[in-house]
Amino acid sequence: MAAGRIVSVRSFGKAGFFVLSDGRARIQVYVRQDALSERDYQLSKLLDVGDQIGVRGHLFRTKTNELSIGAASLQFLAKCFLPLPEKWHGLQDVEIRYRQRYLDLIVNPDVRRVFELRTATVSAIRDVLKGHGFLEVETPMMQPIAGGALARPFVTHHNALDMKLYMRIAPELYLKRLTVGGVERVFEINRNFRNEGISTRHNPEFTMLEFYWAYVDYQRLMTFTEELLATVARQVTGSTELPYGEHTINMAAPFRRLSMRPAAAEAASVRLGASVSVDDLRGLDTARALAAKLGVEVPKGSGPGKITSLIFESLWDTDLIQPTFVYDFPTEVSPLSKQRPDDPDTVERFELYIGGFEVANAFSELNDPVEQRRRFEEQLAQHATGDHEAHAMDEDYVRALEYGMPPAGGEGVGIDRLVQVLSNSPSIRDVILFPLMRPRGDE
RNA sequence: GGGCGGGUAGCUCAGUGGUAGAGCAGGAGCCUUUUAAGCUUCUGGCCGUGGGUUCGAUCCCCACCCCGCUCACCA
Repeated sequence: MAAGRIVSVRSFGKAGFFVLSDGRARIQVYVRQDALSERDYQLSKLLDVGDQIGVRGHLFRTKTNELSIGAASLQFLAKCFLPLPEKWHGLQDVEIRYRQRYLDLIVNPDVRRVFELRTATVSAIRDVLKGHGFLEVETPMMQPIAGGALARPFVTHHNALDMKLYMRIAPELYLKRLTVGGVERVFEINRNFRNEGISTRHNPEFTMLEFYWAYVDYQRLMTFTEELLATVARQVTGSTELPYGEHTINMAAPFRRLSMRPAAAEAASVRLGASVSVDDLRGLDTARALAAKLGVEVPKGSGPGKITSLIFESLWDTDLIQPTFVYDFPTEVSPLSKQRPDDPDTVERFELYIGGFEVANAFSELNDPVEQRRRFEEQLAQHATGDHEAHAMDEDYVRALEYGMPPAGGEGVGIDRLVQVLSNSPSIRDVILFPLMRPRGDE
């Protein structure tokens, strides 16, 4: 007994073959007049590609050794009224593939595999985290203050309370409140929403893993991240060698490590053919001059830290194909990270790049309420100069820190982007079942 | 938002300033082990939308819509 959709028909007068798909596997069905009732035989002649049928019969191999069901009876289940895309070229038009994903799934078997891989990835991550004693939680998606990241939020309104609400841009501040509450290992895998551009690496809603781990710092997170990603890659793809476009990405530990300021200075030296020092990046005037020479646009009000990060991204970003930790960020661009004890202008933070884009962001969490308040105030000042992405003040979060938050390392991992790397998908839309599209007139 | 490319049959794609083409899909016919089955035959189109140039526009020009890539913003 089998049931599924007819994806191919080859018929010869009084006999024929159907290929039946259950969405994952395919099997051939052999029908012949003398093996079926007259009614089922007449039915078989009316069937089209796309119809859903059930088949009863015995398994056998044809003379070409194709495993087949010799049909003894047929059951008609559903009609496909609209013609399916062509069998050989499949469905190529990406607009239809994304807007009508069901067609994409019917016609292009690899699509199903990508989404199975996505689910396997999330399961593997959960297994690793649970194995380390992390508690999975859910925190608010709708927040009165959109905190935990620097991004523009979606705004909505609650009628009964007559209040402005934001779709969250990150769960960070809620998860850290939980560490204050004694949940020393905690994580969430869920959607974030950011009201920003759409590209091959950005969808307005995307899935993020965030985890917080009390009593470890960012160094420990680096080794843990190596272990996590290598394990996930092995479990999901069977290997730590991943084809990605023209490259082969090696997900085995250890990953490359680049300290941001020296790496930016070095690349700038090469680019300009003149010696650039880390100190040039630390001074406002020298950093500005350097950005100008490199053709890097600097928004008004940017300090040397912001300029350094912009210079780094313009010089390195897309070259970081192999997994690379970029670490030790300027404090100015990291309002929630803990400073290095030996250098208050630098925080214990890293971003992990794979395939030329950022996949993870992590730091030793700032748990000093006085310093946190000062950072928020600094952000408010930047907001006043027109930076829409500056972080808002969150009084309750500061109050939570005043109760004493254990030192902790925290990390966010972009699940969609990680799945892009694992599944060799050039666009984030290839790993999101229903990516956001502008509605058309008929929808 | 800027730049570049694209939009022709249900799907994959050709093509031309003068009545619009192929393959697959669909209809009819033949065929009882095929696997992109085969053969015969038929059907199928506001050539993205709206203006303009022209005797005539699917083609040339302008605007707009949608998609992709890319830059900017960001993860």
